Amino acid sequence: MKHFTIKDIADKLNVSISTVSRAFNNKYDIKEETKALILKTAKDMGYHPNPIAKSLSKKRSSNIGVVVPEFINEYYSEIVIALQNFLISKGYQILVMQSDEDEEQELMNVQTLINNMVDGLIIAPTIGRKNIQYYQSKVKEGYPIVFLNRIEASIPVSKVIFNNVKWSFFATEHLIRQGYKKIYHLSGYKDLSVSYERIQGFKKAMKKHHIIEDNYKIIETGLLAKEGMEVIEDLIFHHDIPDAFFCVNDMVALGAIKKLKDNGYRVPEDVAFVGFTETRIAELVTPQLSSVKQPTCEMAKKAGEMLLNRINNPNAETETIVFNGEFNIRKSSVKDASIPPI
Amino acid sequence: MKHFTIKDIADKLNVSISTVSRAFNNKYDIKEETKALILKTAKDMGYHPNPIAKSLSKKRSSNIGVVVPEFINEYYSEIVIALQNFLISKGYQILVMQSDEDEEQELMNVQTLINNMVDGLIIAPTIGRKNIQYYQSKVKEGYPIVFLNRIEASIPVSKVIFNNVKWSFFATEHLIRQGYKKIYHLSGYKDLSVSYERIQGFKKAMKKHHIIEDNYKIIETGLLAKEGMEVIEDLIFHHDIPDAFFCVNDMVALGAIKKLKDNGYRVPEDVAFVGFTETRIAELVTPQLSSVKQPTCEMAKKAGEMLLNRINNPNAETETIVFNGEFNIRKSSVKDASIPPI
DNA sequence: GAATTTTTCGGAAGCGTTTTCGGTAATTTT
DNA sequence: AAAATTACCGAAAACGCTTCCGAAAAATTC
Repeated sequence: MKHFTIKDIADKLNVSISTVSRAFNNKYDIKEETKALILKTAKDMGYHPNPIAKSLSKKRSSNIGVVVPEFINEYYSEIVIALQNFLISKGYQILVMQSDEDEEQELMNVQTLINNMVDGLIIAPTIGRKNIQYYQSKVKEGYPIVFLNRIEASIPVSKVIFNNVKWSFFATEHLIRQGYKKIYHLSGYKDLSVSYERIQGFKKAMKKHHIIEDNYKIIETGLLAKEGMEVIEDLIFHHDIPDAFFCVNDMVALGAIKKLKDNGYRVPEDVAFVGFTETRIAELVTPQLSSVKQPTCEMAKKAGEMLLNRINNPNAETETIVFNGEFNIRKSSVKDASIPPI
Repeated sequence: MKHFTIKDIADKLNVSISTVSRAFNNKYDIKEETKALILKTAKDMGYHPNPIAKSLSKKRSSNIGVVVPEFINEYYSEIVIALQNFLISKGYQILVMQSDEDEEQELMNVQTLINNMVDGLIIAPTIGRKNIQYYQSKVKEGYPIVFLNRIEASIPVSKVIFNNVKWSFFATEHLIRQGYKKIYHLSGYKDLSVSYERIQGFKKAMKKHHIIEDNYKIIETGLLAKEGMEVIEDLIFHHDIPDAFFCVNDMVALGAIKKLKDNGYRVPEDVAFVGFTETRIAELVTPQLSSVKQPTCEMAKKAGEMLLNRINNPNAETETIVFNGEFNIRKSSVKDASIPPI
């Protein structure tokens, strides 16, 4: 069983290759019967068009490039799955690459994808000097790009983001209302847009409730459980354990919780916790973890829609869509069930 | 800044395109100086070769197709990351698709990838009637394929698998040695090769220790926490809770544990647990979850190596490599610390 | 029934590479 | 110094498809 080409079909039916091509791209200038005949024999022969040749000729690939920082943390897995489902339904394939939180790697990924003629890019960027410039030049050339979740304000592309300030504020305020006096925020990388925004929300809540700087702290961490653990080790060493932690994500929270438990602290009796970007395990652990849930799939789908819109309509205005989520309050942050949570 | 081609360089330097091509593919029949000159001006112009055109011409793409059932469950995320790291270092890109445990979807994925001229495929298959035939025909044509983790014995390709029987046996025997009398196995889908093998290991341990059929059960489940929870609901309803559970993976275990805790059971005092395919959260939850750890990255890398070997050496013998792991015993399965665990 | 329009199709160029073949020019051999 | 190699390079075909242009055939108009 060899690989057939358009020419094999043409030869077999004594038509030209242009006619065969027309049959597949249902053009108007072909007789219905010949089209049907061609399609049928092609199917019988087991012919599949060669997307590579098609890409070369059409100068577009029907592929969408997706660049995420990682997909070990559930969140981007969900993003990728949702993107894939949506874009396949629209006739696109996605090529996924991960930058590993490294801007140079990200730049290479994007270049590889562009060289492979992806028709557009959806990126959750790890921003740095070099790639800002690169993105700006690509956008100026008219390359369709959408930023998802993380953004860089100076780049004029459509963006899909979560309202981090607002929900971070809610989560923090919840802890304050529960009566926790000393609250620390494990913030993730400070130069990440999502971390920055969550810090803003955190500070806003502190300000509103007139909590003085002695009674809160913002501690930069990574995004992994390990890094939550390391912070706690450090805090224990300095005898500096607050009443509650608000964490940049669930994994950091879980790491921190584990380390505290190992050292005899009880959660939430001694120390309360709130996570963010809720994962499936939030309700599986003990105590169940309060967390802010993001509409991950909807955000991904929206990003896909915006990109396709941009591809089909090159001079559409860029827009920024801000999603809201929900705050799921669970045992890890509830001191007294009689207090209204928010 | 437009997109330059090989021809632009040729024109600029007054050489032919063949010479430029030779410069990039460092062929022998080109003068060192002209080669250097071409490479330099190409770099200055910001030229990138077009991989699509290259693929069409060379009839190979330097892309490897990867098909996994899902990557929401950490395991395949790790696989994908490890494959990507390895294959990129060897000059390949990977195209990842997920079959969602659906054999038809998987077939479509594989066909899409083959049409896109991937040079080879690494598959963790969801086996069914249709795709067995398809794989067999592709293998017969000489298409390079490696099966990873899951396999179908009847298809003559190289395979990388984990020794599920052995480590399932160890895990089960550990529970028996700890003195648990009634042990249930939540097995995953029975027609999955990994589940089948783990069931074999489980039964082997039962047999060795002369545990009669009344005192164990094999219950088919899915692979998600939700499905672990459902099983427990059912068992509680029938007042049929054993002393210990051995689960097909950590998520099923965590789901089951949660449901039991919700119903007042203590883990491990009332019911003990062992998971499989250890995830990062195994040591973050309370109680920490005993689990069998697989050398995921090594397995992925090996699969990559075998595939490249097969690509570069078409008539190499197929081989099957069986990996071993480690059994990490934690609180969730330890009744009495004085008993030797295994 | 001739003129015009419409339908349908083939030829050929083009997409950006690689690669074969052949031909100079330079070098080595005698 | 003529002959034989060797080093280097250009022309052109090929990869499998799309698309433009023009032409033949069919249908329509007058």
